[in-house]
Amino acid sequence: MATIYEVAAAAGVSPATVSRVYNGVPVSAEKAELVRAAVAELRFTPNRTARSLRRKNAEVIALVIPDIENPYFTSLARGVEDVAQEAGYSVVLCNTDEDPGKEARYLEIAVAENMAGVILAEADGRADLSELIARSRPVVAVDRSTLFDLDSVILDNRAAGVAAARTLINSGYRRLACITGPAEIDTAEERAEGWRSVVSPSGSLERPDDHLRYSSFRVEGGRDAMAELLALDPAPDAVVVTNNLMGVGALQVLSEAGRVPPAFGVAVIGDLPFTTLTPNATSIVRLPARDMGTTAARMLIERINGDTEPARTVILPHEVVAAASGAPAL
Amino acid sequence: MATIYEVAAAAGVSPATVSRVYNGVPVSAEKAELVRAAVAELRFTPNRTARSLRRKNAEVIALVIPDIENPYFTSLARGVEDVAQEAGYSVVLCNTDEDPGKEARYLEIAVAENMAGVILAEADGRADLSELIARSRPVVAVDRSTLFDLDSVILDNRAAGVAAARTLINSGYRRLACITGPAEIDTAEERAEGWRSVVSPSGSLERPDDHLRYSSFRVEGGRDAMAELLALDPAPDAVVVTNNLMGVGALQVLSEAGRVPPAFGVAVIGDLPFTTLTPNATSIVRLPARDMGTTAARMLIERINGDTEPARTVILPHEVVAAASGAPAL
DNA sequence: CGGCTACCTCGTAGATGGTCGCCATGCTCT
DNA sequence: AGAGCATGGCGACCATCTACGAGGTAGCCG
Repeated sequence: MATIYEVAAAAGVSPATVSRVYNGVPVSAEKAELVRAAVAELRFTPNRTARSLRRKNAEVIALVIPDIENPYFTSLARGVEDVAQEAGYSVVLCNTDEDPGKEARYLEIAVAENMAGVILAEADGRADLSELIARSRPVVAVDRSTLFDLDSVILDNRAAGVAAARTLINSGYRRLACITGPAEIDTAEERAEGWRSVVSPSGSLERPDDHLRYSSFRVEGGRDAMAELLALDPAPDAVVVTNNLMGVGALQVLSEAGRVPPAFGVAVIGDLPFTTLTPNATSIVRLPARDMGTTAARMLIERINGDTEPARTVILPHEVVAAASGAPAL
Repeated sequence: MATIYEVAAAAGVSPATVSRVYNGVPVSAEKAELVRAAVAELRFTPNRTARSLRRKNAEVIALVIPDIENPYFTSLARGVEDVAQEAGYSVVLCNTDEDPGKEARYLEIAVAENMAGVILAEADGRADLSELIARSRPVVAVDRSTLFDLDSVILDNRAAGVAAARTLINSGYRRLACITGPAEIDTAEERAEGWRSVVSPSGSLERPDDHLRYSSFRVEGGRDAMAELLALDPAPDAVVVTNNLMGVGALQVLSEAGRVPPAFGVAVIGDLPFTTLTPNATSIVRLPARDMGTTAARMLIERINGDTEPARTVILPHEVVAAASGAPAL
């Protein structure tokens, strides 16, 4: 690749002038034109590595998420990518697999590469962001909040849990179980707490937590938990599932057991990806995954551009899509 | 962040020695220990930007895919990420949305950032890779082949089309339609060609191409095409769908029309993501998405490490999962 | 109308943080 | 004692940005 020196020589100006043309520093129209011509001739593109080194700031943002195979995070990533690309940033995708070790390694790389900022959906709620903060690299938390005082884009998880449980109650189900994610993950706990708050006062279950299962946020997790719940006595007649993939697993098991909705009530928090079931018998609490991505990316870019307001928290709304049909008559 | 100079000063050695410790160049145990102590003390991490500038080689690979929301590419990305991470590379995710303009921009960035290599699932089969090749940046084509002579990891698309059609014939269906992607995309054309080769000689359809629909590789595309096919006269009794998302769309429309498999035969090329249908009435030609990612990443890393063998093409096998039940009696 | 100041443009040169080629030193082995 | 090797320091180099200052022009004031 041609360098800025070659362009300068070809245009008969100094390298500094070429640089100025690229950085919006005033240059006489005449010289700017010379530079543009030379750039076109030599097919010059500035070397981003050298630029980052000098500027101490790469035009790259890191997106750190726990599971790239979950369509929820995939939509979120899509949102981030759209906004970032628009603003001239590239996105480095960091899949942590819910592993704090991998997460820490990626955060270190973000520092070592002088990345402009980080959008983080934390694995375990204990990430050490002090290095990033010490170098004033902006970080925006998304989906899950952190120990640090950061801009965050989150959901009202408790309310989502309440909404999911309520829609089942409204459909006439009475003994609601719940399948949620690992207890260490706040979102899992909060959504379950929403379910509990609906189920407890109604008194339809004596000890609600007997009908609560913690599992992994994956299809297998939903399957395992659902199988256990079906074996209970007294058996539940409906279930709140706090994550999309678990929801798929639960529906698979129910279907194998011949108890598809509405025979068994199901409310899932998070969109069921690519459903082929059409008579919509399961209730969905839709989460604005893509919006979360675009919002987080926009906030991050504002910070990168020097915004120093105190940390903001944006809570995006969910949307309840109730099942078309209710519980079978008792 | 501390620099290599500060570490050198703290350890009482030269910066070059510190560098050597990081690069596996022999250093006396004594000095190495001094360096390690200073590194720990100052919490030093080498600046990757500076390193890339000097080395003309960033420890980053670009993964350029047309649709990050398609679970097929998501699995592929996962495979790439796993191998890359293992080898110390980060992955920059570039979502082109099947847009050659976006793709070109990303490839330019890969050059400008001195990325170590590119894994490319091309949007339109006309990408200009000459700049990358001129700088001997390795490129591996994945899923789709390119105009250039590159390492590729692909599928036998024609065979997949044949397999999908055969499984329907074996189940007793006779009038097989086909839904495929945009005609410009080779994979779409090749898979349809497989279907055509099965359908034509059997003569069950007079003009097979009347039952062929080109559409977009998305859920909507599958829906639109399926709706059209259902309206045909004579109507098909089964359909080969050449992509997972289109398969979902087709199944949705069939389900709305009350013609779920096996009432209407469906064979899909590509795994149906997160199905909740259990009695598996649709045939699937499973594609090794993740393996494609790991294979491509491994090939790329070999090239980065200086392998100069002639370009290789790896064709990964698909796997046919036939539907459990056949066509209804005629 | 002349001179001083202010401003605008542009070039020079140093800085950015590592890496690596070259060379000097000192030790070992023959 | 001489050859050869292991070790480590010096300084050039990577490609760009930017502080500083030089030079020129214009405007204002006396």
